[in-house]
Amino acid sequence: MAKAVKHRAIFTALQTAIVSGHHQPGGRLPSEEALCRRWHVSRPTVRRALRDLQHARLVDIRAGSGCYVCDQVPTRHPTFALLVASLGTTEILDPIGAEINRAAHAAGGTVSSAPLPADGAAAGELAREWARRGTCGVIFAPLEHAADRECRNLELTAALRAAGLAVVLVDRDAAEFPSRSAFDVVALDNFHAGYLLGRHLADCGARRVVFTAKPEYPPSTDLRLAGARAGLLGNGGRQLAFKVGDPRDPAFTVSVCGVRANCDAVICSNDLTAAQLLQAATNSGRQVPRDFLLVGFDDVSYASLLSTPLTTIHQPCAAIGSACIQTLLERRQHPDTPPRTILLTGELIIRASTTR
Amino acid sequence: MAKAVKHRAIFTALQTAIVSGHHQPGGRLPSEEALCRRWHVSRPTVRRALRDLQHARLVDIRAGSGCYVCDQVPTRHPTFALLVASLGTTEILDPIGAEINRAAHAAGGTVSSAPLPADGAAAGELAREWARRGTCGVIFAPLEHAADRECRNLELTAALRAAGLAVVLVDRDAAEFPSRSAFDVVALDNFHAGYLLGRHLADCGARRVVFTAKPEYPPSTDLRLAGARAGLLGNGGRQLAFKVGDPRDPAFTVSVCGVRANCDAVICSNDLTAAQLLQAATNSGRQVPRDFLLVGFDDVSYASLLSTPLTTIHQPCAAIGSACIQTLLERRQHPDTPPRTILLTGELIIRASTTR
DNA sequence: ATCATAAACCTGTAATTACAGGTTTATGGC
DNA sequence: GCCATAAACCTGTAATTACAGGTTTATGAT
Repeated sequence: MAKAVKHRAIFTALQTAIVSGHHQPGGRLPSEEALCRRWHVSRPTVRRALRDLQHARLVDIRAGSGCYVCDQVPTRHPTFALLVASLGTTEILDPIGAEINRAAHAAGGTVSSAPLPADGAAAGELAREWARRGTCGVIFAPLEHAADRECRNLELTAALRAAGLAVVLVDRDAAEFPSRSAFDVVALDNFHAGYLLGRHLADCGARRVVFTAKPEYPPSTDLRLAGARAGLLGNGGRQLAFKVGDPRDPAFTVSVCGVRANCDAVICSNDLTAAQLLQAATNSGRQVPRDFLLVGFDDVSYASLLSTPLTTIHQPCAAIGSACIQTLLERRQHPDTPPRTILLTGELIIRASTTR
Repeated sequence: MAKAVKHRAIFTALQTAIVSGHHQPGGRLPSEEALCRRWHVSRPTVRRALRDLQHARLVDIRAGSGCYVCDQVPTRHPTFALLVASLGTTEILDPIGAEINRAAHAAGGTVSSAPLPADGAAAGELAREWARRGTCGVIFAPLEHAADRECRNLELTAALRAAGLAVVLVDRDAAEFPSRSAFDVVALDNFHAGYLLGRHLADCGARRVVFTAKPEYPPSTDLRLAGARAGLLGNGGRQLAFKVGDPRDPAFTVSVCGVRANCDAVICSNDLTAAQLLQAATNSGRQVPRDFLLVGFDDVSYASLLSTPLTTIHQPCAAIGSACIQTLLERRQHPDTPPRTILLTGELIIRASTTR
């Protein structure tokens, strides 16, 4: 227990009464004299407590009128909401989510998570619930790998915005490139990452390279592809083909890296695709890196544990997490500045899949 | 003059004495009783002023010891330094600089500018001078169009960092792509801008397109090129050639858009290049948009005033300016988080040069 | 010279009193 | 019913007094 200091006791009591919602926002506190009687103290003592509350931006003291609770109570421990659409399918969002958690705690806050709302009505419900509980804002990883993803993503972000919540998108935009949603996006610099892989393959002597992605690939893949193209063709590579298909389909795998494909190296749009392609190729007698080089993106947990450890781009998860929290807090302060894209630089991790 | 309120007068007097450096950081203020005698007021009055100073984080009151000036005085009017290497050559930096000024004033600060230091020693001198005067940080537009630009840019940023100044780069990175300097970069989303132009030309029916840039083009041109390629080839365009040369050289102009070049449209890496190409083409009897379409980047002041008003990408100068100031203030708070690339979205401005 | 102690000094808390001045509301005239 | 006015109410400023308790420094013993 702290020292029994009267003005401090009054401050604390009023503070908890305010943050607990006992005094509703905009409501008037008892007059100074009333507080004097209630606490059996003198007016300067009450005033001291009230001025401290004012400096803490919890109350607004108006001369002649009274002491009013501030409309927006600055939460001492801000709560952030995390909404990840594709948990499980994009493994990289798990470590990013963990880093968002860590960054939130470093900022003195907490993160509450929620499953993806099924439809617009459920999204509105969830958004209003979060707003009601004084949530600072929402970090949303938009849905990918779904035909109606853009529609659902926009529906969801619209619901969040309608509830007055600040929103930061992580990993990709909610709108399809080249459209741009009205929200900040925090992501890996996909073009740069692609460039690093393209140049690396060119340095390894690759000439005929294939870039593969699964059907309904997200827009970030386009940036990875463009970067890979620039990095490859600008550094001695001759050819980059883009092939869409599922690596679990043998016909597709053969067309990409079969003997007759005459292909030096394969860039997969992410590590999962690369892992599946590696397995399929191994099963059909093709070896990495002997027969072709293989690279992925994201550096997921098992990238180094594959039968041939995978060269890939390490996502700066910690930097992404702290950028999310920081951008969200900033966006709360300045709701009207145009949306920003915040890119973090990935790191090329060279493993056996490109080491002959 | 404000109301003659004693505690406020004492607060103001002490505040100005502190920020002006009359009381040096860490130094002790006169005791409360001494201030009472000096101001002919009672102790509660003096205490009121001191507590307000404490809440303003200007002083630190230690029981039994005294009232000490805080080590780092939070500047009420932060000063930012603006260092633009290539004034005059890249016209777009003038409006961006103006918007940086505006954003700084909106944040209650001021901007001081300086000519580019000639060498490393002069840079170190300037950086130390800024640090001595309590400058918040430096917004630096790295040098472009010079053979030794990367060396000089890195020398300069190293000097700024050595002086302990926060640095934000505007328009482009100091290091050459795909290298990445250790500083935040605020810039147009060049890839996205290129994509918009490429898609627009494809929509206009262009098939064989040339992208031109002057020799020693900056790295942002690579991104514009990659974006244009993605936007063109992904939307019906067939061919994008990249040609480097000076549009004031007739031979180069003819090779780009002469009759025998068989070229649908020309993308210039910026509006100045486009304006010069337009003039050269007109002089040799080629007309825009009749004979070929022409687009640029930046939307400089005269883009709409050319003989054929120019389709281009409007740079979000205001958004870039406010992002610079905000990023600089943030970077001061968190000096150790990894560098970020903050991209703002440009807008396609369609004018006569692509309207048949 | 060193160390423990006490004095001097300084801030922390609190009650009391007094008056100035802004805000709200009730009152009363129209 | 409307409006001006005054009363009631509330906060703003300020002086005075009193004592508690932490910090620094000077003093004096060892």
